[in-house]
Amino acid sequence: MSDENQGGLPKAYEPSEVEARWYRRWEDAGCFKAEATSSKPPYCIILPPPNVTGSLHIGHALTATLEDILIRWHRMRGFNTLWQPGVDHAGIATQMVVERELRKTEGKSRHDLGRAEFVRRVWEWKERYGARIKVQHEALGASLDWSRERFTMDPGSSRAVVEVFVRLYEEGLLYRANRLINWCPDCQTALSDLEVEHEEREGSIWEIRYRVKGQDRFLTVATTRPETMLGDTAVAVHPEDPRYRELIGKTVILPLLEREIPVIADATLVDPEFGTGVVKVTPAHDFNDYQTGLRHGLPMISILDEAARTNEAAGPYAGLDRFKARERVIEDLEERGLLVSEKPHTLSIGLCQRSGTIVEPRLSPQWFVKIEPLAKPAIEAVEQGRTRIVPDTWNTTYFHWMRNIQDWCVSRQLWWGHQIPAWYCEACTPRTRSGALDLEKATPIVARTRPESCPTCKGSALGQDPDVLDTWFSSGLWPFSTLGWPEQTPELETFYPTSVLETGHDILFFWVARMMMLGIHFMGDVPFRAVYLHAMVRDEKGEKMSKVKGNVIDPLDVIHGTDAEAVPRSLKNKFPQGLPAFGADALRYTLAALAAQGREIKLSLERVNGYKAFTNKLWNASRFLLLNVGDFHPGNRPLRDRPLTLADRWILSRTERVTREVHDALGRYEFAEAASALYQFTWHAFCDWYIELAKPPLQGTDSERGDTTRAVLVHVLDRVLRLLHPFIPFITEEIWHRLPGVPPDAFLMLAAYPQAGAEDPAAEAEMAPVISVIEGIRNIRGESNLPPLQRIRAVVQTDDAALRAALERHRAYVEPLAGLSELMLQPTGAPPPSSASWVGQGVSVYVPLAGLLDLDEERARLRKEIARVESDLAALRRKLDNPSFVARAPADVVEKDRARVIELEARRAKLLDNLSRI
RNA sequence: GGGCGGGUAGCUCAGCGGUAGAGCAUCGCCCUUACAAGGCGAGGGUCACAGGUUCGAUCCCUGUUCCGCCCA
Repeated sequence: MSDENQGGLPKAYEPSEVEARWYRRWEDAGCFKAEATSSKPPYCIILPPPNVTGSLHIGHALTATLEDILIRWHRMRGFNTLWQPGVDHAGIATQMVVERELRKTEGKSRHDLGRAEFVRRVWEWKERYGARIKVQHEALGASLDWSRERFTMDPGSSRAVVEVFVRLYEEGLLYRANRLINWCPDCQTALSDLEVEHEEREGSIWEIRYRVKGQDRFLTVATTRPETMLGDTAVAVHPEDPRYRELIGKTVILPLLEREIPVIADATLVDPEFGTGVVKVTPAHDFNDYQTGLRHGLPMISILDEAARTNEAAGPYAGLDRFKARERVIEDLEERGLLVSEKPHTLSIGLCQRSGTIVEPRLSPQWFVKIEPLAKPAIEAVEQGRTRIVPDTWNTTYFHWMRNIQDWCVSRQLWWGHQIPAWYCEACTPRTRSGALDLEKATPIVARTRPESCPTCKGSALGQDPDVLDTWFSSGLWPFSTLGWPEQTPELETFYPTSVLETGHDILFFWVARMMMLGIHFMGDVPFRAVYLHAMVRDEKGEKMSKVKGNVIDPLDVIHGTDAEAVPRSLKNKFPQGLPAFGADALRYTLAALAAQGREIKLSLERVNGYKAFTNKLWNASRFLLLNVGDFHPGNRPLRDRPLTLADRWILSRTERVTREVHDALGRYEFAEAASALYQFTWHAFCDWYIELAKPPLQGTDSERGDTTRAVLVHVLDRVLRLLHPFIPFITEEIWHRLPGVPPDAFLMLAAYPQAGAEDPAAEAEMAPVISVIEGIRNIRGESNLPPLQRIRAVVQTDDAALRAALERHRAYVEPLAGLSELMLQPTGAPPPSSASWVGQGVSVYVPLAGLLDLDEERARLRKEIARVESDLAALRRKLDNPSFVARAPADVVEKDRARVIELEARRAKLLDNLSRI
């Protein structure tokens, strides 16, 4: 057996080799597959469908990791587990990507191709790149049931979309209306309120004079968008404002266009304290003005077209870009002496989430979902706890949004998406001047399939509504459309409501709220029992990852490593040679460990590297163990029938404890806590202590003792591997198969998850002073810079006879772990001459260092320790001297403090004694 | 303008009424046949600031301040 290959395992863990092997084997064996019907309890998570055009980023990796932990945990606990994969067609995003590509490679626009051909190209694109997401999930070890993979535009989803659209229409919850909506002039489509991002920007505010008709008086209005004055249909003042009261009902002349518009009184729109107290009203270009227009029955004049260029309503200013029009309007106003001032002003502007273009309010016919009747039951479901949001701080946000919700604009003027199942009669529908169907005035025929004829005129020439639906409309149906709805499938029966919806808090409104509303409405029950919202992943400086900043980290790069060129710009300094292959397990453990319930996660690769070290530690501990277990097979003999030592009992007790901690933590979605408990146990209990304590019996001559140790080692490692499997599936599966007695066709991922058994407090209590004395001796060794290999003598003094007896019993633990040639146990008395000392609870440890002891250093060390003890004592005494503390604090707290004072006093006395004897 | 988070060791973050924790980084001694991606030891914190509640506050309340996010 070569040095490199002891125990049949290479010396260092190589994740890439191991990870590549297991995913395929799991999938081929059908380990990921859910049963449509089963006697086992169901557990189901619907994976938030990533955008089909995209590639997974670290946020997706976090989603996949946390969900896979929950899924694997439940699968191992015997649940019929479904983790439903799928991808989203991502309307605007995908269309934009393909359009950009088309422009780059062929120099064409989508209009050059025509709708049918363009859509065909998008499907082609989807086929080409859609598979990338699966590859990335495989690399992460995500145990998704790929046999059920879905797409938001596959026939099943499309059927669900049409069904929901038609039913909502029939129920009066979906309607078409000509309304002011958010419009992106770049994407040339309507947007929902949520797709508009608000940003503060430095701009200007202009004051403009409007002349009162038939008088020599002017009204001065303030505006941040002077070009919209071309569409003004009124000027408003506050009804109570004495400055303007007599002008209400009069008429002013709109400058430049010389249109006559009324002066109206409106208490909602006008704040008399702000600016001049006079506001221009442009109902077709501002949301507040739109409401005002409705209240007063004002005409609504659109002056911009779909590309935000001025139209014929702008008169002499027609045909200009909106910003050019602004310049021209200002110039002309100035020339006519109607511009009073221009001042710098900070304003909040709306930007298109996708293109970043300034959004333009636009009057246009769109489809809306009447949201209030849907929102109400969704609010109640959370209030009643039928769906629980974790962490519950998000309840407030959810309620606040749901209670102030506006109707949802669901139509988009795109080509890629679910085309709206509504048709217009070519014969009945009025025409515009250009001869096209006037969709503003059209009466839609909503149907599941293309109608044969117009119900009004019986004509058969019908055109389908060209618009498509908001992408979130189809993803809002995801929890039931993926399970087969509108068919009544066994899957729907088994898995709806799903168990938990896990996603980032950024899509609470976009997605979670809509699934809640639509799920309750169409299924009669909530779509999921719990919602777990994870934090946003940032780079190590806390900045959002973006392509522009060059700080995007691709999970695959972390897993597989990169060459020098592929390192993200922000990491070039730290990894000039390229990223090392950290492995999926290390990445997963990092993400789980960072998934505390805050709002952001700053990912640093140093942290990933730390968990890579952890996987290596586990690997090497297993290597040691397997080497020493050799041909031994624990057989069926239960551990409790073997002669267990204190160390055995101690590690078994700790094993039960960590098992319980992991269960409790995962049950509360506290991934970080579970990961930390397992890390501490594996490394600092099992490896640092038990394996070290196991070495003598393994190498000794007592074969019964040796075999018991082997049996305990195998038991604990088996337990650790099972407990760790949901977090780090690859390495645990690999090691597990090398344990004695594991059948070659078994899988750890399908093995039973451990249940916590009884802990052994007596063993832990007996072990504590043994560990403490070893640490005391090591402390002296470290402080005195004694090399680990140098055997030393130690004297341990204690007046506690039971403790002395215990240390005597376990001298075989103390001697090797503290590197002793001899351990002497004595009652408290004079310390050996020229000794370094350490004082613990009820024990003193001395290491004679004749000729080696630096007396000054030792004195300084003792004085420092004494000072520390005295400061603790002083604080405790102050507390106990306070009569109200003694009277009012719980008795056990007071008792604990009193005991501690006694203990500290003893320690102080011993330290002083030791100091005086040097 | 409204709402929600956060400010704890050099860095990244736990803890959230009863003696301040982890990982990484730092310092010292060690290539001890599982692991130098390691072992052993050590140092390092008026828990943003100011009040209040309490026997006791990093933790609860109020205010201030800085940072971040969401909504209008």
